[in-house]
Amino acid sequence: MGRVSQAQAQENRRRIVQTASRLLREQGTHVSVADLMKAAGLTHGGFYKQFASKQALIDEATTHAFAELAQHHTATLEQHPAQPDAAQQALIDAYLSAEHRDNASDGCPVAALAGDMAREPGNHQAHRVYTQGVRAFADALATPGQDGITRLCTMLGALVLARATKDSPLSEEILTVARTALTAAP
Amino acid sequence: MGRVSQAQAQENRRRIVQTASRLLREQGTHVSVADLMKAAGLTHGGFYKQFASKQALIDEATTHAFAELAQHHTATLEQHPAQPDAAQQALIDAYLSAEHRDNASDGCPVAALAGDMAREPGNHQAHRVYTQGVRAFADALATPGQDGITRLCTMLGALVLARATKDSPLSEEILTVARTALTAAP
DNA sequence: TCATTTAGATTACGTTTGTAATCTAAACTG
DNA sequence: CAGTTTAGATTACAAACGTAATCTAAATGA
Repeated sequence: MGRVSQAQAQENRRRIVQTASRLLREQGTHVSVADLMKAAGLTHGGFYKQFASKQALIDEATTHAFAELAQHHTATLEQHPAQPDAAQQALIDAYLSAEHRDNASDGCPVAALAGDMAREPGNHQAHRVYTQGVRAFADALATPGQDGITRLCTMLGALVLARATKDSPLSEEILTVARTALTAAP
Repeated sequence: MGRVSQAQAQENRRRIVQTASRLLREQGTHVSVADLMKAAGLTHGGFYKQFASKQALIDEATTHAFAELAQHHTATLEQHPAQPDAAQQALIDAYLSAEHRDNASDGCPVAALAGDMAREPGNHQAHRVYTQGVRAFADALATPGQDGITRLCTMLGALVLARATKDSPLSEEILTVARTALTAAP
């Protein structure tokens, strides 16, 4: 109805961005502004008081998702002090779990947004954040002997394929095989 | 305007399916029926004389794309008689080429449709064809010692990531690194 | 040949989309 | 406390969506 305190408005804005970052991963960039706002508990008309356009929200939500990803990575690293191998293994196991496959909305944005990023013209902030996020992820997976790009490709490929074949036993098989391959690797 | 010969109608239908199979890979399942028909050189009103629904066309176009993929695989195998390793290497090199990255419309449907398949409820023919296509692809990549799922994950992950980072030098790096890894593998 | 069928064009429908103007009442500001 | 600002609700709009009825003229078949 009427106005709302600046603190409340900022909290609403924050919630819109967070909700968008989840819905984007779940449904892709085609989610409607109306659905986004409804999920955040607001009506869609108020949207343009907070954001210049849908793309502006996508940019901000993507940035938010990648910030969370980086935070998750550093948290995992800190949980295994002085054992980078164990930390990476924990990362891999979580990445290739059924939980992660079935919960894209708070999962890896690199995997969830890959399809959308491949199609849009790359001039948006979201695209730049995405590319930088890929690089950071690959770095986190690197070992002294090998850079992490190949491992990231295998992990991401397995997750994407497991999601796309979700209703088939093949999906579990993909996760298991990839986990084994990444565990055995040097 | 008026009617058209049965032969012509069949040819039109064939062209719609083929056009759809390309546009779907390029733009995803959100392409409009109007765009599909225009690309096939027809008006969108005539669509429902040939197909029961948009989903029916998607099913048929997906089936078509995967038939072409299987055909491409057997053709590559036949081009390297009695040298399965060389055939697989040719497959891998083509898969991880810049041409393939930049031409999704006549490229691998497993990669191009992965995002859409992960989101739709899996009750459509397209989804079944997709899952079966993944299995067939993995089989084609298997070696006597190792099943092909991991290699497929790496290839697909690399292609998807290379497309999603297309405007950055990282994209080329991903293709190169993955090609090297897959060539060196046992 | 002539009546019937039908592929595709035209037009129209109801819904949903992104965007925006208007309204309202509460939060600010002096 | 009175006046101004403004976040969010309401409403509106043009465009695009999937679907469908209608029209038209050519192909078919008797």
